[in-house]
Amino acid sequence: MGNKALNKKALSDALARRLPAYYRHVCIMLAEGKQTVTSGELAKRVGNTSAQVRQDFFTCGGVENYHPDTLKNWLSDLLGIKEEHHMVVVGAGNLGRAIISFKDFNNDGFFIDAVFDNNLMLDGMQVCGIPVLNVATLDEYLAANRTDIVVIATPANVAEDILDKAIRGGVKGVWNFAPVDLRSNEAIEVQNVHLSDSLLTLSFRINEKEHWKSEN
Amino acid sequence: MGNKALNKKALSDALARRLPAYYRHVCIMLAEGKQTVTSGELAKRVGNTSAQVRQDFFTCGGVENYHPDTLKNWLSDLLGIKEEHHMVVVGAGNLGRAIISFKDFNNDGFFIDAVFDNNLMLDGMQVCGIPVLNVATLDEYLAANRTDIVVIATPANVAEDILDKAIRGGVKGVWNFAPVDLRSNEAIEVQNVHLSDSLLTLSFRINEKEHWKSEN
DNA sequence: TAGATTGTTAATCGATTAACAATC
DNA sequence: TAGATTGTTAATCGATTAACAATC
Repeated sequence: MGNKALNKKALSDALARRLPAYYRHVCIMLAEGKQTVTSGELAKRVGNTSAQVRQDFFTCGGVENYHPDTLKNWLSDLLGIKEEHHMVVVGAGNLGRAIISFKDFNNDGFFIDAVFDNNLMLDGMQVCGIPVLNVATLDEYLAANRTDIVVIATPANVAEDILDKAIRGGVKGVWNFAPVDLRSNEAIEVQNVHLSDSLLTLSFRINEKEHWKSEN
Repeated sequence: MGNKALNKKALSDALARRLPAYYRHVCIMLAEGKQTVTSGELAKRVGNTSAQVRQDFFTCGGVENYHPDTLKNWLSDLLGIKEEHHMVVVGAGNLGRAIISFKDFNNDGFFIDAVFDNNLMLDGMQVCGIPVLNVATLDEYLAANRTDIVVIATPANVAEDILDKAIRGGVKGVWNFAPVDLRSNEAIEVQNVHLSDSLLTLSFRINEKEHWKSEN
């Protein structure tokens, strides 16, 4: 079942970012009861060209056929969401709480097992049904409980420290919301979210368009 | 003061995403009291090469000198954050509340003026100090109050509808957190965030690495 | 001055698009 | 069968990297 293409070298970031969109739209089409998906139809939905869809699928090793269930299954395999993912969230502030209660990803097998915070008042309480633990016990927790992903929802200045703990704890990935650029390495995969950056990019595009318009 | 480069054509997405990181790190270096920034030092911080930093700055029209204040100023201009941005959030659920209380972007001149929700129980109340209004009055509000950016923090099925209202209201940009791919057009700039997609990309990278390791 | 750094052009590299024979 | 769609290779396009004279 292993994909030969995966052995070569890491797929490009652009492609790695398109895969979830393919998955999302295939799920929608499946829910709509579509009997078949074409590269053209999928492309239209994700805002792509059919050539790119076919090329992407080819790069990822190819899929047997374009029935929505086959595709969904194949993409699930690729995205690694056939197995459950156990996560902990570090930081029980607004952002942490939003992530906890953001259950869009629950159906894909992601589970939040615990929340860690440095506010001892919260120790032993629950936030949105998830137990809050003292962040001082994170190392200990990770040693005792298989955890795949650590979500960092702390201020910037402690993010690096949490990353180190995650690495020591043998965690596979970090989903980082703190405004620092944590780096992936052989030990761990990191996905930085940077909400503010995304707002600034929007602002840049607005600004760009205005200059463009006024000077044409 | 207008940048010639901006007249040509829209800058690449890759570059548009790097600009906020440059800005963020220049601000940090300024706060650290650095007297000067070099393309090499900045590159190291953003995880880049010095050649790319110089090329990016060149593409954006060039900056006079590398003093941190000059750079910060120049980047602010580019990103359009010299002026205030007035925003409203649609959706007062967990995500909406998280965005409201996420004040990382306040210092860059972004202000949230109101929150809209379809839950009439909330009408007239406040969420994190921001007044909640009935979403049925959004059109009316946008007609009366200059608003630059609409933040969509609603379920997927109404996102398109809010986008239309934003366009009718003459808003410049939409920051979309609903899991649908809204598209930019001449009327409006859209930035889709897709938190779930980003988690799936992380999962993909973890999966990719595991296959890779085990088969080498 | 010498060493380092920049601005800018040219070369390289990789990603997207086009093309088209094979398949559905 | 004919038309549409795929898988795959080749061509194009654009972004990153390298190079280096000019400047700090």
